[in-house]
Amino acid sequence: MPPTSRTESPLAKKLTGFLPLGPEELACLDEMQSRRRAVSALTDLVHEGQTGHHAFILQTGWAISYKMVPNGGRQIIGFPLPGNFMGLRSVLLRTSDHSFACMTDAVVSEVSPPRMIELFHRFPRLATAILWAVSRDEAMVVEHLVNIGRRTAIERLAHLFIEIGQRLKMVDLVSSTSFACPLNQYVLAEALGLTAIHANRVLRQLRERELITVKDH
Amino acid sequence: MPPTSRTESPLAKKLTGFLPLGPEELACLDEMQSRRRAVSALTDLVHEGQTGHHAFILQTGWAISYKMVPNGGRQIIGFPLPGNFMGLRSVLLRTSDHSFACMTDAVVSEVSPPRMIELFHRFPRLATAILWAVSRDEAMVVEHLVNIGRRTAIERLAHLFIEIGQRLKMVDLVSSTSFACPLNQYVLAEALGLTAIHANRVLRQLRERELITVKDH
DNA sequence: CGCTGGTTTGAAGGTCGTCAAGAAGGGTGG
DNA sequence: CCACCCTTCTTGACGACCTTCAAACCAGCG
Repeated sequence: MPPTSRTESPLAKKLTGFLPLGPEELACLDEMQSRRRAVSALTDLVHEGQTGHHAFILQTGWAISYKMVPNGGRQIIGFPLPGNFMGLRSVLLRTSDHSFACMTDAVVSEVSPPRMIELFHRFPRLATAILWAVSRDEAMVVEHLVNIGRRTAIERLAHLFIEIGQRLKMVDLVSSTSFACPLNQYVLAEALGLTAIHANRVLRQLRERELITVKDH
Repeated sequence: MPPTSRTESPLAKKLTGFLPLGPEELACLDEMQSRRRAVSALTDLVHEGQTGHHAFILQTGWAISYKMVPNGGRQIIGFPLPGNFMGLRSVLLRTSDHSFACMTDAVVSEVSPPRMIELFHRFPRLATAILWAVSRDEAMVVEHLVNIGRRTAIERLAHLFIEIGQRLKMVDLVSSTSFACPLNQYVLAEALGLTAIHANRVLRQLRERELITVKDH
């Protein structure tokens, strides 16, 4: 869909920050991300329990991974940003254990796991770089668990903002000290194990002490 | 250390429940787990930040994976049981993002990741079975996150017990309706994002409604 | 016997959820 | 242009859940 050049994809930026890649490896990475698709805000890419779905790489926009609980609540697991994989693990389990949705209009690349494995044989350095990236994604879930389990509401919120800021920096999407955040208070609350109302109170506390706010939060 | 026959390891039990394995695949699995080591209770296998460590498969005993927070608290991420891998992801990241400790005296097998990859080439079915198992482990972390984020204390505790019961069943370590649980209330609280004192109160509520207790909890 | 680690209970207070309602944009149609 | 709706943010009051502090109890063990 996008007529932009494919080189310097967010994923490429992230991986080269970990391990320098040669030109043919970068070309292979681009080719892997060539099946692009535009997705509009608030639509599900993968739904919990779905089988035979694809895996995706997010190119532009913000997304969430989440899980519903029987009583109607929703827990947000993480926030995929440009350069993140989505649903790669679920492909191995054959059925997805959680859902992915776009928060904003977004562009994703469909990746075919068998094709990926084939490329891994030809470019083992690329393989280790990608495995490093998905391992990092999973470490983030662990960090999120610690955040919810052992910190107060205000600490959770501050931690989330700092983490997202650092991740945006890795893909050059942040102006060093502030970033546009398309998440409303309901979403923040669902991520942090709080109520939207309480998230609001805590946001106010943060503003009264250190943070800035412009239009739209 | 253990003179017992290596066939029918907990991991083999679990994997064959997912995918039937041939005799040479089972032999390979046994060989992969042949470097055994006894570990006494309350010792760390891998410590957060450690580099160049091994990956392990738990054979007997209970373990925890955890992460410390600056203020001195500890969040327990999960409970490795016999048949679970420990620290496999950390090997890819080169440095471990969280720690593993034994709750009881235990026996573990050291696994060498390069050796594992080599075996994966010869036995692709074994590879998919193992990838399925580690993917499942990671889905458990997600489920744990939802548990802490969106459920009340009593629901969290009930959920944890049910989950552990089902996992023990997968490796034939449970007498269908009850199991020996070496976890004290401090550990339960650290796993569920609670205080030990509150965990105690909630345990009492559960006892007053459905659960049984013998010596040592 | 005293010690230690784990469990149990009480009282008080803070954090956080629930209920309810008001205020501030943004879009749409008259 | 204004009325109206919608979504999101905001605030207040109240109560429940959970934490903190403190102390007692019980068992195993040297």
